[in-house]
Amino acid sequence: MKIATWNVNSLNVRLPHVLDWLETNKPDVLCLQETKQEDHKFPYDILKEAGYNAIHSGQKTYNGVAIISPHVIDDVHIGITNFVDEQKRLIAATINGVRFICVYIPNGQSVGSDKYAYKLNWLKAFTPWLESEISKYQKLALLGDYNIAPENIDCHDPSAWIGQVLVSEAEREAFKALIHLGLEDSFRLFEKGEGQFSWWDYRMAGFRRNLGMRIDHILITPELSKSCTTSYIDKAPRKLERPSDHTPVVLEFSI
DNA sequence: ATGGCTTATTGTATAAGA
Repeated sequence: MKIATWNVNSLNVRLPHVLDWLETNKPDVLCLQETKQEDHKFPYDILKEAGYNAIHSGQKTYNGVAIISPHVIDDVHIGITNFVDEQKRLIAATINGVRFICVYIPNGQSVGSDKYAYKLNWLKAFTPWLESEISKYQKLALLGDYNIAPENIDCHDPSAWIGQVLVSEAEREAFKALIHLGLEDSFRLFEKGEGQFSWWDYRMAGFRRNLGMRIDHILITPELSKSCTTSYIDKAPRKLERPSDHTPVVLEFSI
């Protein structure tokens, strides 16, 4: 299977890029974040014509998550159980015997802000829910925009960012709590080096200068990690005209 | 130098992203 996660920053704007990417890469599962559209505007028909099923949980203007696959999509679940939230940030489903959870973890805006508190609260509610999911599904992948750079090598300038949002200690501890559930950061099974990013600021020629962050991740259970064959960040869509500020992160495994 | 760009909105400036 080839699986991927991509924050598209408006599916309405990025649909041509997504369709091109599907045709070129033929993934078994593609998780999207920040679709920024209500469910009735989601392009189910266009994706179907391209050979893909899809599920979506969206809202106007903000957030919105989707899972796209050429295979049958079963047992769809939306949101964190026992956590009341208007914001559409989580959708899960089973495909070919693997449980996929697609998340758009809150950005947090700045350390100490209300949005930062919401981010930590969201993660506090999410972690035990994820633990119960892992107990149900041996083969599970958590894909999404985590809005957390887990290590200093995941940030282009740690000295400038340390303590700031995306990099703060509390956020990194929350990320580690996910790892402590038994998950592995699949990208680091293969790529150990620095300068590997999934997001670059639109400003300051961030992409050209590689001033980025690795904040989009695919965490997997041991049952999946033992069959992983490769993982990589596909920078091609970030080079297109009117790109998303994020680019796809891809993982392949032999199941 | 806390901005620089991009998106969406009953817009013509504001909020949000990261």
